[in-house]
Formats: sequence, C-alpha cells, structure tokens
Amino acid sequence: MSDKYDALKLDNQLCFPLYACSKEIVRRYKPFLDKIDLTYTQYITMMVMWEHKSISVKDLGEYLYLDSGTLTPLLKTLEKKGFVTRTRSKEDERVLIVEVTKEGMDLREKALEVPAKMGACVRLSAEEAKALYGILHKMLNSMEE
Amino acid sequence: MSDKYDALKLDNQLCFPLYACSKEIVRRYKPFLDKIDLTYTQYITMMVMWEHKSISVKDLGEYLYLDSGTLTPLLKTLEKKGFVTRTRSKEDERVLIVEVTKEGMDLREKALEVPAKMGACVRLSAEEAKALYGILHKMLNSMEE
DNA sequence: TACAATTCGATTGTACACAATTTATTAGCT
DNA sequence: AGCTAATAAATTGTGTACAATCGAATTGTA
Repeated sequence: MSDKYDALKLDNQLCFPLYACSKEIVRRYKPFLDKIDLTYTQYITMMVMWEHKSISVKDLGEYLYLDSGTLTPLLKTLEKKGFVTRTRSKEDERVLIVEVTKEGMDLREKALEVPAKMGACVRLSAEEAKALYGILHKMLNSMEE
Repeated sequence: MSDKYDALKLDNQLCFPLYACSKEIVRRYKPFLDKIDLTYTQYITMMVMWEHKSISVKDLGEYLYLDSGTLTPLLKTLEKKGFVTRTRSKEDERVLIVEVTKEGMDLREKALEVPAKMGACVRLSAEEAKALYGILHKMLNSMEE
C-alpha cells in the first residue's frame, strides 16, 4: 500500500494545493478586477497604496513579498493608468517614492465590491477561514528567518 | 477603529497570504530542485509522470490545474532534457501522449531527497498540516463548480 | 576626506500562467 | 456520406515572478 516514493506523489503534497488554490483564486478575481482595470498583483499593490498613500518601492516590496524586478514594470503600468506617481526622494536619490493619485483613491470606491463578490466564491466557514489565516501567517513568519 | 474600507486592507485578505505563501514555498524549493535540473512546475509535472508513466496533455492539465498554454512549452523543455517523450495518439490524432523515459524515471531516485529537505523548511505541526491540507482541498473542490 | 561596502531601483534573461485564437481532427446528427 | 459542432494542442500576447547583474547614490570606516 505504501512505497518509498509516497512522498513524491502529488496527492501527498502540501505545497501543491497551496499553489493550485492560489492560482485558482487569482483566476476567480479576474472578472471582478477586469471591471476596475487591474490585475491581481496591481490590485494588492493598490491595497497598500490606499492605506499608505506614499511609500518607497522597497517598503512596498516588503509588504507584498515582491522585488523590484516585478514592481518596476508594474508600477510603471499603474503610473500610465494614472493611479500612482513615481518620484525620486529628495533626501535619498536612490529611493523611489510611489504616491497614490486622486484617480487612484477614486478607484477605491469602485474596488469596494470586489471583496464582497469574492467572499461568495470562497466557500469556507468562519472557523475554517480563521484557521487557514492563522496557519498561513505562521508559515509566512517562519519563512522570513 | 473600523471603516468601510476594512475589507480592502491587505491584512484582512485571506487570498493574499495564500498567494504569498505559495510563492515563498516555491522559492524555497528552488535550491533543491536546481540540483535535479527542474523548476517547480516541471517538478510537479514529473510527479504525475512518475505515477502515471503515460498520460495525455489534457489529463495532465487536469491534475495540475494548468492549460496547454503553460504545458506545451514546459513539456517541450522536459523532452529536450530527455525526461519525457511526446507522441500523437494513434487512436486520436488530436491527443498528444506524454511518456516518461528511463532518464525520467531515474530522476525519481534523485528527487527523493526533495520532500525530505522541504519538510524541514515548512515548520507546521502535524495537526496544522492536516487542517491546512483539508481546507485547501475543500476550496479546490468547491471551485471546480 | 578617500574609498570600500552597502543600498536601492532598474535591467536582463528565463520560465511560468492564462485568456483568446487558430488548426487539425473527431464525433454527432440528419 | 455530408456537414456542423465539439475537442485537443499549439500559438499569440500580456503580465507577472525572480535570480543575477548593473549603476548611481549613500554610508561606514580607516
């Protein structure tokens, strides 16, 4: 019933459902995010912008677990769409400050329906959601070494 | 303490830690997978190949939640590396049969250490791992509509 | 004050992901 | 049999991800 290769079976992986679930959920977001002209990564970036208004690329990357290779082109796209501005810091020219524009803040109103609509897609009980949230954050913290 | 925008805060998202966790874990796999010349996606593809030996691209995609747009180039890479062959089915020329080669099966031996090494990276208790596994599979099932 | 080390963002290159379209083949229907 | 619909991969185009490297600016230190 069990052999030495059991640990290499897809069904026995913990990481694979995590990876698959993550992708499926992002796919579920797409129809709602299309309406406000954002991709999922742009959406979570805007979440940070809505809260912080002004932030460096470095700090943004730490919140989002993304590096400049991903953020630089993404922020240029958001700038082109008019949702953020990108300006070098006066105090330290190495630092690039990202700031949310009025259009970016206006988008927040339209984005309000996204979490509501998505909530209906992910059918988990309150206890399951809480357990999942706790375990994922524990994993993330343990991985920041 | 709470406002109408609470649902749009990164900290209140359930999907974001899922997305971040998934990426971080894939990043953790990299050093181990580099040793056997596979990316993470190629690794889970080989897991299916090790179990099934022979399978169509369509069935492979259903196991992995991936479509031909991702699988076609990935399988061509695995073919170039000598781990699989790609042949049209005699019964139905539309179907492409992927088969694992001897080199592909040999790789399984070298891959055995990967789950062992990764287990040490993901510091979860047995109960947490089991709960996570259950919740993720419930989500995946509920999303297959 | 020189200057080596560090930091920050941008760039480059590789590899996914997935929607949308295309092409070839097969199945279903009359 | 003839034609339409459906199916399976491949292709195209856009957008991440991330390692590695680069270049400019700043810091720490002798």
